[in-house]
Amino acid sequence: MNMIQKAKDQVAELTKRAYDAAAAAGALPAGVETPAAVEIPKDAANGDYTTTFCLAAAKAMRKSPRDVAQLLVGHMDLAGSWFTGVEIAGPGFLNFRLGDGWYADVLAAVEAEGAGYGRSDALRGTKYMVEFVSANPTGPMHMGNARGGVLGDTLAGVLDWCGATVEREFYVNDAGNQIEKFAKSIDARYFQLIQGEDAVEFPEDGYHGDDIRELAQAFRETYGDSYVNKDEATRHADMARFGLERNLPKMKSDLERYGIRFDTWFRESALHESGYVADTVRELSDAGWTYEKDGALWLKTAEILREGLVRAGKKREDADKLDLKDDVLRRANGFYTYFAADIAYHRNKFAVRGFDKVIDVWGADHHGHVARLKGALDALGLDGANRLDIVLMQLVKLVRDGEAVKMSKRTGKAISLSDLLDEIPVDACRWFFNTKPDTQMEFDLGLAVREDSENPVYYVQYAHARICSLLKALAAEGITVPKAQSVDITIASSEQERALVKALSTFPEELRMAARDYDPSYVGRYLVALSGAFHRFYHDCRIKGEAPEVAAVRLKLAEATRQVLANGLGILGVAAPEKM
RNA sequence: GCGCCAUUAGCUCAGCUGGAUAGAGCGUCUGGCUACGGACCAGAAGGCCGGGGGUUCGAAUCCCUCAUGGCGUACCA
Repeated sequence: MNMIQKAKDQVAELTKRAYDAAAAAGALPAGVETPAAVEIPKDAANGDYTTTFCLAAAKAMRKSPRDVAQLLVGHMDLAGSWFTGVEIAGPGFLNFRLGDGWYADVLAAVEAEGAGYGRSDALRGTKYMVEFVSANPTGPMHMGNARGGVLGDTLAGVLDWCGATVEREFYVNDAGNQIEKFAKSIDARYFQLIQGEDAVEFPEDGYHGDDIRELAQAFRETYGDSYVNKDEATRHADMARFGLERNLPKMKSDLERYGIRFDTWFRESALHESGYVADTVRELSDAGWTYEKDGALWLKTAEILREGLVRAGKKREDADKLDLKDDVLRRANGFYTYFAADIAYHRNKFAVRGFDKVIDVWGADHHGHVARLKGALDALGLDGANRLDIVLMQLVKLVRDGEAVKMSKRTGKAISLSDLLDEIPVDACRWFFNTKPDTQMEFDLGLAVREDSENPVYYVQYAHARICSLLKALAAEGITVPKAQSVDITIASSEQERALVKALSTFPEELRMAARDYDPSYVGRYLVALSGAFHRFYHDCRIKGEAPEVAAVRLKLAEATRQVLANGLGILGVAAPEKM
């Protein structure tokens, strides 16, 4: 249960009723429709909940905010609510104070929902796809994939907790130009193995990494020198297939080690082979959105985007001023572009597989493609503007000992995901990358390795482990966690105890906001805050040796905290250890 | 040139879509268990919220403008 939303609703309702009563009594003018905005003050001294209604509505009522507040308090009836007090503060805030019943209800909710506490129905009935990582299968995954992996996986988890049906998908780019480069690179290394390094020139734009040499070596071990006499097309096709068959399982296992498992590995080649790309382009042509020029087939991207902007309310003359370009769908050589395949791919997500919402996690270097892809889907009548959301993630700048490390796959010097996991524990890694997507981040390898007890992830895990050992120690004495019903919350009246219950109460709300903003970093920040509240509580409020009823309610608090920490860490894919 | 994203404490970042004295962690300094785990807790110092305009009861938050940085602007993917 989302206790925050309910409490806010109550405050708004109480305020509304007080206003209606005051208006009915003639004390305030009737008919003012200002909604009562409810907030949680930063400082608990300003109440547990507050509304700015009086500030916002004062003008329409032709009274000072404080006078309005005075009248509302006079007509306020708190009976039946969680609140036991209301007071006027500052320029005209109405500050509400929660009673013991609310605190008891929070503990009861955590107990009743247990491992599911935090879940909601907010997105029930909506079918989501989160597509992420989708790294080129031509080489190892890099730091950007490490970040994108955490963001996508955690975001999918957050949506799931909010009640959505969620599928995780990896788009395998096993077609097109880069696969051709991949094949050429293996081919060149293969011939170098047989005829010597100097006898064969390596393609300028090929992949220079050692992984390509290893693939060529493996290919030779499997097929010997027999491919020397085969034609180029056969060699390339077979080598690309061979390379992918070895790379993809490796990617899969690296990702699993990272705690990520995809529901679907969707192959781009399937879209080409089935004719779906051609069919999609034909759809666009039939609708009049394409034209031929210089032997290529173009999409009228500029026109589509202008129309979209005008529909969204932009002035026609301003839209006309924008510097927009059309895009090629089918090249003069007859091959479809990546863009054409991408349109087909996203059409498939909506039209064939029936997702209501699709979220793509992309590197920020692809931001230029967002508008045109959405526009193309709009042109297909699939409402890309509203159903496709792109989460842009700023690239990770990799640094080692203060010096920038290049991430290019082609230099062969990039730090791969598996290298990273060799150096840094998965928990720390997943925690570290769970940041707001649109901030640029610097990853200092030297620093990350040194991060042990200073890392916030250990602060959170420590809180969990601490509670586990406490429970164990008490269990050894025959003391078990009591039922929420049987503890007396009024005893737990210290600032630390109240703050801890409040922290427990906000978990569902944090998840709701994370889903709303597509920003799973809420979860990590929340867990740090909850852990802090627990450590402060634990430091000041002893359990062992206290009077039985005091120990009981505190023990209940500790156990509820453990549950919520475990739930949150689970969403992040970080372990909740019983001891460290 | 045009476009997207950023700019908050020495460093890494929050700031609940406009609210009360701008908050955490790290780092620095000072304290705290004969105690259920000291991987913890308490306190201090540290800020023209990049600059300048505007909108209103009220702006770190919204609008305009400038500056700085990152990234785009392919018949590449």
